[in-house]
Amino acid sequence: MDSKKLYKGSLQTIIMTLVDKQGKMYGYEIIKEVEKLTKGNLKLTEGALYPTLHKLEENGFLDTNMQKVDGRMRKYYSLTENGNKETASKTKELFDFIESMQILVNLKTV
Amino acid sequence: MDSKKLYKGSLQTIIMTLVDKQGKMYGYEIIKEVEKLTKGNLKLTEGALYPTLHKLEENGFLDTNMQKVDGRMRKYYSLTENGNKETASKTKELFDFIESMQILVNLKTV
DNA sequence: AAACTATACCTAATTTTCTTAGGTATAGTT
DNA sequence: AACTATACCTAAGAAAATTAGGTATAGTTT
Repeated sequence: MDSKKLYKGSLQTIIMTLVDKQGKMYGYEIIKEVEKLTKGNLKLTEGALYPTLHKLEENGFLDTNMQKVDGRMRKYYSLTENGNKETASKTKELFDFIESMQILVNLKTV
Repeated sequence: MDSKKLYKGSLQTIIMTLVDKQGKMYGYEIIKEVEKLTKGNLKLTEGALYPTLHKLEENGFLDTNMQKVDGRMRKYYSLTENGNKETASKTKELFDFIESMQILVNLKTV
């Protein structure tokens, strides 16, 4: 049915690793980039993305910078120092989760 | 902080693939087996597990069978025919999710 | 010119899925 | 007698999505 399913809890990790790779990104760009990179497998919704970006900023992991481009405003996000640490931590957590899941579904033998 | 984090949405997949592999399992056994297989990385909570088992039964994916063993009742769950289909579907969904995440965190180049 | 599409931001109500924190009961160990 | 392990359960609350809106600019299509 819903093959575009996003495992809850993965959104913050997606955002932070992408911003880490690209240096700075704005919301709309993140949505398009995820869709492109995953060939449409993952589609972020704006209703999930924007509140999560605000939360990450509120928590001190992201900084913002407004810029007008082609007559439209863009809100660029970049990682703070704490954001860098958090990204490393979340990436590690994701690796462990993936490894665990692969063991459980018998893809990986211990 | 919480390295035992379980991505929301993954619990049904864990349950169904384990029951699929073992033929039949009871709740307490599932909790212990996940902890053992993942070396403590994933720890299911009873408050999440039991309601999910009930939901899977209600949805027609699991059948139950009560048995008394060593003076205590066990409620064994096994997959129904629809449960088999659903397990295949959920496993596929998990693979796609894992692949997408590996692309996003730059583990895998397209 | 009007309608539509893409870009770009946002929020509020609801739903799903957990965590936390209890509860009951039997069997075996300290 | 108290504790631990086994084995089931539920209810309140929190977290993190989905769904369904809203605003506005720029460019394209009818």
